Order: sequence, then C-alpha cells, then structure tokens
Amino acid sequence: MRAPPEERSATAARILEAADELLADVGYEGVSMRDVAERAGVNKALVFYYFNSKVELFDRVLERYYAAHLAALSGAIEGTGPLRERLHRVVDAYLDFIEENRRYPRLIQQQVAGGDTHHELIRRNLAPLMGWAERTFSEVAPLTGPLAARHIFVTFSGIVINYYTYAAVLGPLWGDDPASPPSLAERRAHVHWMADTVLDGLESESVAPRLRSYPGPAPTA
Amino acid sequence: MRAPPEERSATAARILEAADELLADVGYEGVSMRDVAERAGVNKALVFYYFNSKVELFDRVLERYYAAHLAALSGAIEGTGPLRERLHRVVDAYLDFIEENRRYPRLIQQQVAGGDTHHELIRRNLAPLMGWAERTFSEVAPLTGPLAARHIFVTFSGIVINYYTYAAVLGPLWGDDPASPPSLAERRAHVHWMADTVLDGLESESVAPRLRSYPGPAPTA
DNA sequence: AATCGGTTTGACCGATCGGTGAAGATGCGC
DNA sequence: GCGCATCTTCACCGATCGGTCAAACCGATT
Repeated sequence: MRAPPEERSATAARILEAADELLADVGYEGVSMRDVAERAGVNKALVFYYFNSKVELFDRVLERYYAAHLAALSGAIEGTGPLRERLHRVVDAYLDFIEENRRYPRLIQQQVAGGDTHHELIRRNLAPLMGWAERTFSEVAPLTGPLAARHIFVTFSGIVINYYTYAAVLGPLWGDDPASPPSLAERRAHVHWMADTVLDGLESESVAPRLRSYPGPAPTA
Repeated sequence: MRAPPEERSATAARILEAADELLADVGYEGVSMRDVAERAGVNKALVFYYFNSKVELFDRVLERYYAAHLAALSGAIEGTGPLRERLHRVVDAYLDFIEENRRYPRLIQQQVAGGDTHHELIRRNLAPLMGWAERTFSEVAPLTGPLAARHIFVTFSGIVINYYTYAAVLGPLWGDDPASPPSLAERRAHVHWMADTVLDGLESESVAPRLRSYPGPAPTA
C-alpha cells in the first residue's frame, strides 16, 4: 500500500484540493474533470495521471473527510470523567472539526441524501461513534424505545450538522451572517444547552416517567 | 397563468412522476432527459414538448414539494391552544407530511446541500414557518442568544429530517428497518419527547438560568 | 552528450448530453 | 370527406463528457 498521490506530489495535492472545492458546490455529477484541471491549473490528462478515474479522485476527496471526521472525534470519545463532561467534549470536538472543515457538512449531506454509493464507507466511519453513544447513554437511557441511544445519536447529529447546511439558506432571512464567529459561538452554546437539557430530561425520566405514547394521527391519505 | 402541464395531460403527469422518482436517487445532474423519458415510457422529445427544458421540469418537481410542505404545515401553525399542544401538532403535521412523501427529505437535503440554485425558493417556503416559530417561542424563549427561536427552529428541523436521510445509512447498523411503521412510530415518540423536554428546559431556564457561557476550545489548528 | 524515469502536454476518441424541427398519428368539429 | 389543433415520434445537431496515447519536457546520472 503505497502513499496516496497527494502525498507524493504537490501537484497532485493541488488537483485534490481543486476537486474538493468544486465537489461541495456542484456535486459529483456536476463537476467535470476539465473543471478540476482548470481550477488546479494543470492539463486534464494530468488529473488522470495521478488519480486514475473520476470516481477514484472524488472517492479520495471523501475518504479523507471521513477519516478526518473519525480522527477528530476519536480523541474525545476515549476520554473519561462524568458522562455530562464527556458528552460536552464530544460536542465540542465535532463543532471544532466542522468549523475547521467548512465544506464537510454540505459534502456529507450530499453523499447521505444522494445515491447509496458511499453509504458503506460512511457507515464504517459512523459505527464507532454510534457504538460510543450506545455505551455512553446506557448509563442514563433505556436500551430500546424512543429514548434509546440510536435516537439520541441521530438527533444530535441532526442538531449539529443541520445548522451549517441551512445557514446558507436562512442567513438572508436572519439579517446576520450565520457563519460569523459570534454566530458560531452562539450556536455552540445552543448545542451545549441542548445536551444539558436532554441529559436532565433523561435523568428525571428515570425518576418520574412522562414519556407518553404518541400513536400520532394516522395519515389519512 | 394557465394550468401546469401535469394537470392538463395524464402523460405529462407520468413524466413528472418519473422525473420525481429519479431525482431523489441520483440528483439533478445525474438524471438525463433520456432516463426520464424511458421511465415514463414516452419519447424523449415529448418531455420537451410538455416541459420546455430540463431545469423547468425539475423546478416543477421541486416547486410541488415546497408548496406541499408549506400547505401541510400551514393548517397546524394556524391552530390555537396552549403552546405545548400547538408545538406537538406542528411536529405531527411535519412527520405526517414526510411519511406521505418519502422522497422529500432526500430531495430537500440535496437542494440545501447542493448549489444555491433553489435557496431563494426554499427560503420563501421556510419563511412563514420561521415566522411562526419566532412568534410561538417568544412566549418562553429569549428573542436573541443561544435560546432564540431561530436556533430552536433549526434544531427541530434537523432532528426531524436527519432521521430519514440517515436511516438509509444507519439502518444496516441497527439490525431493523428504520422506515418500518413501528420504527417510524418510535421515532415520532422520540421527537415529541424532545419537544416536551426542550419546553421544560426553556421554562425552568426563565426561573433558574443555567445557560453557561461556552467559549469552546479555540480551534488550535 | 546520451540517456533514463518521472512529469506534463496536446490531440484525439466514442459515448452521451440537452435540445430542435419536421413529419406522422390521433381525435374532433364540420 | 376535409381541415385543424393537439399529441407523439424519428432523426438529427453541436457541445461536452470521461478517458487514452504518443510525444515532449525535465532534472539527475553516467
């Protein structure tokens, strides 16, 4: 297993960076290899010289993000201490990672919402985090049902990542920039407050259950 | 303003349905007009006869979803009664809509995460809901800061929609089908529990504030 | 100067893309 | 029967797509 192209050549790294930038904006099918070459300032054939095909090139782009995401959180999920502190640390690590990789939310949402080409890869990177969540929340949440770890995991994933993808849409509606440092800090505080509030809720649930059964209105369509 | 093609001709409706099905799977750039024609069982030129171009066809697909989403929720946001009940009704309406329109979560996430072509349209459809959230939560939440309505709105949007887009990825990890009726009912109960818990948190916040300032670790990258 | 491995280029390929225009079908009032 | 408007098909277009290949370039070695 030799080193990937972008570690052997600075030119290859420029090509990969160009592919990265374009992918977030227009999606896999929307980018042409000519676009990538032009943005990188090289001949189109050179892109095929380093990365052998379009799928290999963009697989490489995404693999790096998946691995970086997992690496960024693996430190935090190995930590010790009270559950509450561990949760806050993981939240912070996730938010840090996203703020350092601004294109990540849109990229992964594209892959998740698009075809299932990358689902297996994403699943492998999400599995350790899901496992951590199940071990962690087993202290305060039931193993099954509406309060199980899997629901809490998906819920917090959504809370975190949705802000960044919707920011571009809702920003103009809010009158200030959702991506500015003060706005990001405010969002961070919100997520932490949500973590505390959910933990409080889980704890009081074990004392005085209030989880009603919500059959929900049967869709009358 | 005459009626749209799919209301004048059953064939046009079939074409639109075909475009709808394909869009969710492979995205706008991934679908060819030949694919649409083939799936609809008509000649390619006929697609251009009813819908004049590719962008018009898929704009029509998405416009219908945006309008249907807004219509499905507009009844619920006009309701009266205690805040808690109103919130649960909106949540149920949103979940009902998604369960009746299974492709919607992936479609809108594609549009939000992809280019900004449709952001203006999405914004127009989200604006009334955002306004409702601001009016509604003004009873129990501060107007600005980490607990402002905008954060709660984005948070619940993420909680609801993220389950459906991640279900396809995480399903195999969970060992049961996240889209089965029992799983959907369980998720519905989870979202309602989250709504109750957040409302509880907001109420106790006004009595005994516990929102700490989370400067968050400055990214040391 | 010759040569050699790695790098970069220009020209080219077949396939597919969105889109067009003219020629058939088809149904209907007359 | 004939006209007429709507619906549907067929054949075709230029542009762009991902990908290939041989030739040129280049610095280092001998």
